[in-house]
Amino acid sequence: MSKYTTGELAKLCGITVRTVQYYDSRNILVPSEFSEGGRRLYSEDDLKRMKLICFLRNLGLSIDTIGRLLLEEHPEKVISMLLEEQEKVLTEEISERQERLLLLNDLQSELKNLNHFTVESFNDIAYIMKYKKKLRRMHMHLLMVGFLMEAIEIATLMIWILKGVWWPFIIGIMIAIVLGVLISTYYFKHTIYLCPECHTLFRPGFKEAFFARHTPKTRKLHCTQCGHHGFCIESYWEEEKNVTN
Amino acid sequence: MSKYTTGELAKLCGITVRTVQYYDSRNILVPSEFSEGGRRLYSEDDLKRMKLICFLRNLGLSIDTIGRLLLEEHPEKVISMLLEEQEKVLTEEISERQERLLLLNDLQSELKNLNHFTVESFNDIAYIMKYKKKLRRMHMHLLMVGFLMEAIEIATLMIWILKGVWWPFIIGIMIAIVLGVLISTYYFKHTIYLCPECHTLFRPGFKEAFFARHTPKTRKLHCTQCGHHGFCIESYWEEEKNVTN
DNA sequence: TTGCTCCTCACGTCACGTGAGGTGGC
DNA sequence: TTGCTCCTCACGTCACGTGAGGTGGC
Repeated sequence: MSKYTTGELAKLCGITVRTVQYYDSRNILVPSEFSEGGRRLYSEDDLKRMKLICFLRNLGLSIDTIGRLLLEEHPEKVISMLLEEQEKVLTEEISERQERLLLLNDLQSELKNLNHFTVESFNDIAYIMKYKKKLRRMHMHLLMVGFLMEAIEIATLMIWILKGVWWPFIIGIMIAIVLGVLISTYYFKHTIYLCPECHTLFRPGFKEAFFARHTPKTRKLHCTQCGHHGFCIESYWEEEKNVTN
Repeated sequence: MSKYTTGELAKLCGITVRTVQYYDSRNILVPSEFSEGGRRLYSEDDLKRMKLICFLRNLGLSIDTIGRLLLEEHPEKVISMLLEEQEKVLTEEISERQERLLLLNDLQSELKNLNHFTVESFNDIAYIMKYKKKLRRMHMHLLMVGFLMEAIEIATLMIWILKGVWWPFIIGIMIAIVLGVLISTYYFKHTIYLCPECHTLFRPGFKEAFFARHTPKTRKLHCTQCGHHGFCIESYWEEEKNVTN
């Protein structure tokens, strides 16, 4: 029966000598024999056990858990439970990291929208990202109301053309105007802009914002803080909250 | 200008008092003022900075990294690189955990195949799982050869029926027999079985294995170790390797 | 005798948690 | 004066890594 030294056992299991020593000190795998000089000697059974330990460690189980499992009289009674627990831990760790990854990718794309930034602009970016979903939802509302207005216009226009009845079209236009005013008010009450120059959040006047040139994500405005005139990034604003948040 | 105590700052950022103190000791966020009694007082700017720190920490960045980033003269020059690095780290951590999860699920299904087990049977399961892919590949080879034999049979049979030429069918059968012998030899050279009674790996005689009843994953054999007769789990065996591995 | 391996301390890692024992501030 | 909050040590976590200084075994 061959005996293995610490180094040999480590090499056969793909771990370090220190790890073997550590498992001894933690009573996870105590060598079955010692040499006269006090060196650890491991048997064939010890090797098997170490391979098992490494296998269980590969599942992500803690060495405490492994130690307790190997001490059990009936390991089959606890292993299934342990595996289920570990399954939960792993899925949670995965989804946690996936969330971080999403946040990180969001941040990366936001960074590209800014010409330049200082440490302070991080806060603005964090703010923008925090309200990204709400902003998107509001944009969806705008689109839906827009479609509704279009539908009313087209329907009443068809009635005029096909049936010669003109008054539904006029009423339709009036409804559209009312809807337009309401949705614009709603829109400008819930938007705020980030100046790419001084990196502060500001709210423009209704008139300026209404007639300003814009893209899906920005609007050309005068910053109320630094006076800069250019395309500013749009974000969501909750009325009861303070701008500094 | 309002000042925040340690506890107030902690509550506003959703962290513990201890964490605030720790960030002070690590020079990540030093309070801008102290009370006469030596208590930390944080300004509005400190609050912003702490929120930023929490945001960056949510991305999984280490506090050392955050500290260095906030000290940078031009953080915009390093942030993209840091984010890319962190992206790699996160994807690696995710795939590592997904591998563990696969291994874990494999183990769970293997455990269900065993009537009962001891600590030793873990090693056998680990062995089975280690060679699962190779076993599956070998089964694929068997299937492919099987289909080839079928194709030859059907094609030559068609020739016989439709054209009245009988000798290709006879040659086909002979080829099929040769292929059958070759593939069977290959198969039994590379399989090993796990006894569900004594949990050892053994190789049966060719004759017994050839005529034994079997399912896709097991075969009814006499264990060469304990003499038990029953369905044994099939696994892959590499000739140059030792059974004890 | 010379390398090589192994031995035992003992400190370091990372981001705090958890007391202990004392004090500030309303 | 009484709670409550905050203060500073200082040790613990987890699975080892990394020397230091010494020794076994071929």
